[in-house]
Amino acid sequence: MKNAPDLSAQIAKSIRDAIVSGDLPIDERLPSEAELSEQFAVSRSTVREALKRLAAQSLIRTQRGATGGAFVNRLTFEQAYGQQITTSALLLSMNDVNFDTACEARFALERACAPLSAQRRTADHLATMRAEITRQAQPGLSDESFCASDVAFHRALVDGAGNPVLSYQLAGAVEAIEPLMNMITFTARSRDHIVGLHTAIADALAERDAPRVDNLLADLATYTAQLGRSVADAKKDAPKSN
Amino acid sequence: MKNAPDLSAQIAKSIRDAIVSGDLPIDERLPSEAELSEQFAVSRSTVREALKRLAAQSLIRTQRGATGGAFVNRLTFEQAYGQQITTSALLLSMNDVNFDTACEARFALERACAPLSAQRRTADHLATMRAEITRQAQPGLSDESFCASDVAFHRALVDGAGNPVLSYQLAGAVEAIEPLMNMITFTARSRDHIVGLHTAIADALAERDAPRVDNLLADLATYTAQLGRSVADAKKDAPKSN
DNA sequence: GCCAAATAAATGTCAGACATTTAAATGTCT
DNA sequence: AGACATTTAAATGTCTGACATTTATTTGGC
Repeated sequence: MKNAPDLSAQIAKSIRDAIVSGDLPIDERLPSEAELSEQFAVSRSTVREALKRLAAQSLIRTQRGATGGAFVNRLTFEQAYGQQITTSALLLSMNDVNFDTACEARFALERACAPLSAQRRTADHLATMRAEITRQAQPGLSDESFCASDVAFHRALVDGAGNPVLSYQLAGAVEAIEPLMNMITFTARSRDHIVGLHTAIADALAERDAPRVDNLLADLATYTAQLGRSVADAKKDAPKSN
Repeated sequence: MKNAPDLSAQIAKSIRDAIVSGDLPIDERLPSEAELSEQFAVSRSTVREALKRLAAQSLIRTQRGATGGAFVNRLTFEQAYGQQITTSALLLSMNDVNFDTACEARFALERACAPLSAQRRTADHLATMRAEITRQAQPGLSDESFCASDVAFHRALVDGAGNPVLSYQLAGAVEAIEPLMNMITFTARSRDHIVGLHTAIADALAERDAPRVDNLLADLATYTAQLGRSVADAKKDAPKSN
């Protein structure tokens, strides 16, 4: 029954447990690879493979040189963002999550931030949102750039809530959907509509009018889902487009 | 400027990009380690370290034996849950996120699920919630078991929304806070209060009364934050408790 | 005292060997 | 021909030892 994992996986788990339990504090230096290979009674290669596993999870960082070695890494929000986003994006693409489901999740979560953001957003957040709106209104903008700007706009909204944990959790939802959004062709008309909603949202946030932000986000959710459906329908009609 | 990453990191990135871009489809077998070491013109050890990095992110799985090798792994929701939870938990503990912030994020997100859950929850979800409520009311229950049951209750609520993406995103928020909750000592009185709120939430969900669920969750959020503050205060009064 | 060179300690990389696992090919007996 | 046992081959897993590279410290000369 027990599917014996490799030695390198066992050792990685052993060290990981020590880190998670707080047994190895942040910035603590692990024993050198040679010492670890003695402690675990395995070769240095095996230890190294274990350490690479941990490095891939940002649990340790390594430095070369005399005072170098492997150190327990403080997981920053920045790093966690990155991992969240790639994991979420892969999850969606590998499991054929339909646009509706992803969209629903995304806007449900975003609406959860809206009241806090209305309350706490700074002038800086508003400025970022306005800047992105300006970019979105430019005529020659590619669909991809439009999407990227859309993401930036919504991130500013989420960041406005002033809760890093919330920003982190939302990063996955907001950014992971970008690849799906990129499949949409935004007509001039739909861009106008979206820009209009964005402007209204920014205005409502400026006035700290939480219920109005919520309503506008609901409208945006509906509209986005509708756009997604039209793409899906078009694909169904002409499935051999490649 | 450019901090040249190790070869194994470069190779891992190269393969990762191929997977993320869809260039390497799910269940596709990668070339053998020997072939990869030729292609990248590095030694087999270096290739192996790169593969271990990818394995740590669940991007590939490996099989030994004649038809074995490294295969592109379909990232399941299950696996993603696990990664989310450990990453979130580490993030909170390593950055001294205060209880208030984590709590606020958690309940904001959970309230985002409430309307959907009220609409779509099945009898099964309700049954799970009731079962957990029963467990929580047992007198001899340890604080840890109480917390674990609390998590199970809220997960059932979230799952009731019937959106796997939402469940995945919430997993981090709901479960990662458990270690923080575990520092709270739940008196009989506070347990009664929480069980009462849980019961009311289950009842409201049974009646698909979304606004009432939302209100009750807001109450629970306030109460939980209050409990957390009392623990923080107690610690401030007697900081040398160890 | 200051700068340059040697030193040492650590990770990064390589090469080659052997162990182990697993599926497929082969052989043998009925 | 079919069922079972054996051999084989291909792959990953592990070990050993060497060398390259990086970097802080020590040493030495001026």
